[in-house]
Amino acid sequence: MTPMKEDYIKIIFELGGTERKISNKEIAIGLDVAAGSVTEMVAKMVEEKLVIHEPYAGITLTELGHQLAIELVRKHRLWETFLVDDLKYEVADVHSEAEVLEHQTSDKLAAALYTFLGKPEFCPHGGVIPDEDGNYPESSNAVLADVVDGQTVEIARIIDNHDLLIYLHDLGVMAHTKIEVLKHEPFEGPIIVKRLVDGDQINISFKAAHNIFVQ
Amino acid sequence: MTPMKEDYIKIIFELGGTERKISNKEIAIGLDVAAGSVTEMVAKMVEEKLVIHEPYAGITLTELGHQLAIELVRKHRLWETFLVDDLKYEVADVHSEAEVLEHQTSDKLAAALYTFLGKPEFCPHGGVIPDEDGNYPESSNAVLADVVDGQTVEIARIIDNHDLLIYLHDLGVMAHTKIEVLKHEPFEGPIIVKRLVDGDQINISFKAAHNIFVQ
DNA sequence: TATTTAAGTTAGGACTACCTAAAAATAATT
DNA sequence: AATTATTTTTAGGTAGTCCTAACTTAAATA
Repeated sequence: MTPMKEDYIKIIFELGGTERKISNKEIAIGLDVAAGSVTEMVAKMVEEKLVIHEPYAGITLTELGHQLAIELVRKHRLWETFLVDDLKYEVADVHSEAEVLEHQTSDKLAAALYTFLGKPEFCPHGGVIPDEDGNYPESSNAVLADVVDGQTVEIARIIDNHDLLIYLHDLGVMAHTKIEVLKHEPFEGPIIVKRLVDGDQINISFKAAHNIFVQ
Repeated sequence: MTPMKEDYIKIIFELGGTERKISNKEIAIGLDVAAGSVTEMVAKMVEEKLVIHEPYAGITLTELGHQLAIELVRKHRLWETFLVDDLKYEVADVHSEAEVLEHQTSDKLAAALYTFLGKPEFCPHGGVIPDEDGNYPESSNAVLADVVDGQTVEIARIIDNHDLLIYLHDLGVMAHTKIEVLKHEPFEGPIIVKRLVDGDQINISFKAAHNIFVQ
C-alpha cells in the first residue's frame, strides 16, 4: 500500500464507489492525473483485490478497498478535528494538512488521537467520523456535473480539497446551498447555476462540479 | 525536497556534518542503503546546494542544508513531545511515528504545535528542541565505533531510531551509561564494551555503534 | 446506418530512489 | 614498496507513478 493507492481508494469511495461504477475520467479529474495513469494504477489495484474493474464500464471498491477507505476517512477527519479544536486552525485551512497526515497515521496513532480528542463524532465541516469498527453511515452520490439543466438541488457535500474549498468559498458555494442548474457549457466548460437565496448566477468549473455532491 | 533527501540531511547532521566530513559509508550504514545509492543521492543534493562533496574525502552540510536539518529536528521532537505528553505514548515508541510525521509537517503546523505544547525546550529523551529561529546548541561528534580499545567513555546521545533504541534498551545501553571499550571484532563484527556500573560485558553491533555518540 | 465525439486502453518514455557488481581510489599491513 | 583490504564511484537494472500520443471501443448525433 502506498499513499497514491490510498488516494485512489479515497476518491473512488468519495465518488460513491461502493454503490455505483466510477468512471476512469471521474478519478482522473478528482486526482488531477492523466486518464492513462488511472487505467494503469487501477490495473495494479485489481491485482491487489482493492477494486473491481469492468473495462469500459467502471470501477468499484471491493470489501477490502471499502474498509481501507473508511479508515482513511477516519484518520483524515480525526486530524481535522485536532487541527481545529486544539491547534486553532481555520476550518478552511485544515484539508491539505490532514490530507498528508492521514497517510502517515498508524492505527495506534489514530486510536490515541481519537481518545485524546474525546471520541468525537463529527469533523469540523460536519462529516461523520467513522467509529473504531469502521461503521460509517454517510452517503450522497449525485455529482453536480451530472444534474440536468433546469433542476433545483441542494449541495450536500464537497470533496475535501483545500484549493477546491477555497475556490468554492469565494464563489459562495458550500454545504446546504440551494441552487438551480441553468446550463452546461460545452467542451468541459463551466456549469452555470443560480443561487436560490439571492438569485445570483455563478459559473462553477467543470472540474469543481465533479467534486460537489447534491441531493 | 523529498522525504528521502530530508533523511539524508538529517543523518548527515546527526553525524556531525556541520563540523566534520561525513563518509559515504557512515551515511549508508545510518540509512541502511547501499553505498552506491549514497553517492548518487549526494550528487543530486550537491546540485541543490544542500551539501558539499569532496570525492573520496567526505560530505558536509551547506548553510542551507544545516537550516533544513535543524527544522527537521525541531519537527521531529515536537511530535515526540506531543505523542508522549498528550497521546500517552511510551517514550520508546515515539520514534517511528515522529520519523514519518516530521516529513509532512508544514512550518505553520510546527508553529501551531509548538504553541499548543507550551513552547517546550526538550523532547522526551532530553534532546533540545531548536527554537523558532533555528537556534540549536547540542553537539557531540565522536561515534562509539571510532573509540579505540581500552578507552572509557560516557554515552551522550543515540540516534533516534525505534529498532535501535529497543535493541539498545534490551542491552541496557542508554544515555549517560558509562562504558569501557574492550575490543572491536573484525569484519564489521560487534564492539565489546564493559558497563562500568556493574561490570557486565555487552556486544554492541557494528551498525549500532555507528549510531551511538559518546563523550 | 454512418459519422463524429468522447472515453478508455495501450505503448513508449521520464524521473526518483533503490539495488548489485565491477572498477578505481585510498588506506592499511606486511 | 608491494600487497591486501576497504571505501567510493561508476554502470547497468528494477519498481512505482507519472506523462503524451496513438489506437480502440462505446455513445451520441445526423
